[in-house]
Amino acid sequence: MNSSLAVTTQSLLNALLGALPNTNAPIYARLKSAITDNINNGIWVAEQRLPSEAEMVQALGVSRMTVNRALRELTATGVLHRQQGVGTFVASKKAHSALFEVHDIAQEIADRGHTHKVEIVILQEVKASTDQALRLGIRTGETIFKSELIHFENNQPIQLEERIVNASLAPDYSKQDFTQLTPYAYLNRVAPITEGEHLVEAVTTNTYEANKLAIDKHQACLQIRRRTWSNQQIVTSARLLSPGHLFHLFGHFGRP
Amino acid sequence: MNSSLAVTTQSLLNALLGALPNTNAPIYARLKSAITDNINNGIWVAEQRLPSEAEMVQALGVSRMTVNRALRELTATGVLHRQQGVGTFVASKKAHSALFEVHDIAQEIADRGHTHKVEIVILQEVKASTDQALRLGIRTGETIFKSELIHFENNQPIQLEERIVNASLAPDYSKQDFTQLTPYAYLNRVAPITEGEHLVEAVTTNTYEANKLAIDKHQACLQIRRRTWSNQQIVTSARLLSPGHLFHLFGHFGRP
DNA sequence: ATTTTCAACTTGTATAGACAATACGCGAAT
DNA sequence: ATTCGCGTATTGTCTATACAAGTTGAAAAT
Repeated sequence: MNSSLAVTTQSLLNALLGALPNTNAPIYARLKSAITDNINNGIWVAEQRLPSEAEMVQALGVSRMTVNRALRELTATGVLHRQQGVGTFVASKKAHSALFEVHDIAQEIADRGHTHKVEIVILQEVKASTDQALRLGIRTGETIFKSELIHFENNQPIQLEERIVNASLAPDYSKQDFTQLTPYAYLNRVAPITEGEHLVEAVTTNTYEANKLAIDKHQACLQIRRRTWSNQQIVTSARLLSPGHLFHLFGHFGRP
Repeated sequence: MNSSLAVTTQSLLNALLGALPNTNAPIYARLKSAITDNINNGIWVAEQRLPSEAEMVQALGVSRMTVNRALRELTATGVLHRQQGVGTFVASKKAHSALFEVHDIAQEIADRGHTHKVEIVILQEVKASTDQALRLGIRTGETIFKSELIHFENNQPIQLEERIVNASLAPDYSKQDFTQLTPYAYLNRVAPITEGEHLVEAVTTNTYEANKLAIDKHQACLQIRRRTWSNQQIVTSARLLSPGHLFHLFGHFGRP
């Protein structure tokens, strides 16, 4: 055999054995922990090949399915990548994906123990303009709903919500009482959200918006454009505008 | 037995069998697909209990480990939740987690086929103020590095980067040439990022910042405060300021 | 009526073995 | 020299079984 390669493999296995925590956690979990530790500590570097499942089975004295589960789960979370017939490798991250939890604004305010109130400015049925049809993935002239709401936190305006809705997916939209149930919650009930996209920008408002939000015209605002899908169809497209000093997004990643 | 309950369970199993795709994908994958389809189509509703593993094994004629894998993976992605001794339930999403990919700004600009340039305004070693020490999780007066950079895209200023760095984790920070390798990339090499947090806000700039970014003082800016950890220790805390009309965040969720 | 015990059911983990699918290098055939 | 085929190594999936651990409800004991 190739002795230098054998030595390298053996040192990897030794590093693995050394990093195995002594807890009473399940074997597959301890193995995952040992592998991520070795990567985080720089002992195993990006694109380096890990010992094969068979070698780990031999070294650890456990079943192959257990080793396989640990490696499979680390692959699912992007720590490793594997190729059938070739081997398992340390993944080299090109980007860090940060998770931002997007809540219903009413829920978020309630969680802070504050009172939530809604003012309905517009709620009407209209025919889709070319631009609106494009945003909803339908044809120009089809029926849509259009709504404009202002959300208040403790009687202070915190978000201007401008929304168009695909009428074929939520035909009773205009009959709802949005002072009781927010559009987000209602739509998620009649057409469960399966996908979505967000575009976050910093903008300044026009006079109308500044007036509605009771802010100075030069105050920076966080604008979120959100589109949501339900089974491949676009349900709604919303523009959420919030004063920068009252609203922010918090995201995190890691903690494996 | 309770006949009404038995009928319900049977109807769930029938819905499952009906939703099984006819592809040649692995069994566990087809089972996952059938379950998510039933949930997305509203046939199975939030908090509803699924048939037990044993019942699925019986109905599908497959091994329990295969059923278990499908249910376990759907639990990991938040579609289901399970409790040992009780059962498996459709998870009711309280929030949608949107993924925002956070790239190195230089990489992002390069991906767009544009030229990236950096101007170094400040790069010095200082003693941490109380506030700075708090942000880095160290003691006041310990050595830190402080840097201020301006990133240009096609010679237009696009981001002001203000950063403090834990000197004990990156002792050679001030010796680097950041016109070649960005602080983000350098720090990720000497102290691999294991965790991070982001705070996204819309702000207006002061005269100094507006001048550096070559924008009007009333132009809205997107401000990202980012802190990153390497093995439980805070490596760096950065404030990234970008003109709202030039920079945005894009996030998505779904596509299972 | 209350408490205790226990059996049944559920999910969680682990094993040993089997076969399939993919990749790769080496030797044989051309 | 080039191509082809084949064996080997590797990961991917699936099965059957076993035992552990948590929950629940009903029977039994008090």
